[in-house]
Amino acid sequence: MELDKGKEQFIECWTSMGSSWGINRTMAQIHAFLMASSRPMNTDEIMKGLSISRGNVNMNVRNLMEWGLVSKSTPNGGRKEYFEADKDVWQAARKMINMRRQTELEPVVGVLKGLRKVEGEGKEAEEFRDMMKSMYKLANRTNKALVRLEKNQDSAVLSVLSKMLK
Amino acid sequence: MELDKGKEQFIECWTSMGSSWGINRTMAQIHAFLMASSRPMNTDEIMKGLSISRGNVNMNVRNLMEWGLVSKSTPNGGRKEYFEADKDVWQAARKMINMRRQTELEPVVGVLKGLRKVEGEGKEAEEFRDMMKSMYKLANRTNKALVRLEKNQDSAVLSVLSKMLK
DNA sequence: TTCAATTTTCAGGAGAATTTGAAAACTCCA
DNA sequence: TGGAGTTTTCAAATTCTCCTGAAAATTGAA
Repeated sequence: MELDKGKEQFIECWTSMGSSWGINRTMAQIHAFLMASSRPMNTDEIMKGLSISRGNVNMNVRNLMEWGLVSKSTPNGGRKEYFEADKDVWQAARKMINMRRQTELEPVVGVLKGLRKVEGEGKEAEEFRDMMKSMYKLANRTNKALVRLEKNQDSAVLSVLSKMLK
Repeated sequence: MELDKGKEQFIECWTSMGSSWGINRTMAQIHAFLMASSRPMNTDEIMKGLSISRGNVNMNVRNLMEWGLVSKSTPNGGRKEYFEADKDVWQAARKMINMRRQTELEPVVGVLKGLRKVEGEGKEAEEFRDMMKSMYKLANRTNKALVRLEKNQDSAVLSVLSKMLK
């Protein structure tokens, strides 16, 4: 397969994965596009490359910067902004994991923590509390494991992990 | 907090988490509803409990069964079907992880594997191949780790994991 | 076989999320 | 300061996904 076809396939693949994980379609597209580019790209190049509007590029590129996956620069002292993806895949994965851990897992842990203590006497209440306890335990452990993962700079951590889980 | 309020909050929490992870809103709702119920529920009870239509219940309950998270029974020899969630939280988590690993991660691993070998000579092609190589490595390792996770019956695996990632 | 209870299907509707494009705002240089 | 180049905003349009509800199919009992 040729390079251009390869890039196209990569973008498509990354995009479809992103959308099934609740990540905005265009955001995934732009991220893949920048990951696959060998140099920083400006807004017009992204618009042309992916056939999307200026407003759309602007909004999603800003999101990607918030996630820390993309950075902006203005070479030649000009005003034109160029965008570049962090090419360290492991680093990028860690950022995505951490972003979602914070916004989505952590609040759940908090809610479950409270729900373990719900009032009531009978078998039904007892069972509910038990369920909340085991959910809390799982969510909390997962959260902690992901925090550790985030702090760890070494990508070898995954191979360690897979050895442990034999 | 009282039991009923607690169940409500749990359903809401589970639902919102589900939807940010690309899981159908109603599917998450029904799953939470059944997790929080102390006995199997029939279609009418689910409809009433969550204020959703019959068709919607039917479709999503079948999905949940496909995922292996919910099972059906017909007590009293009648035709009426009752649905019940698997109450083992760890088991349920493993099923969800595995389902998505198969349908979403595995195909990506395959694509990346091929893209490592994209044709072309210059620096650009070289860089692209390198990127695909490291992505493949990460995706493949993650996939393998998740397979091991799925095979492991013991929920203690997460505490092991968190000790490892110190 | 017939009938009533129940489940399943699916076309159309509703609502949510995304995208566009043009106007407004901003910024730097001459 | 004026103006061209560039970014940002946002209301409206579009697209997508999900849900409804009634009709059709299925099932078990009599």
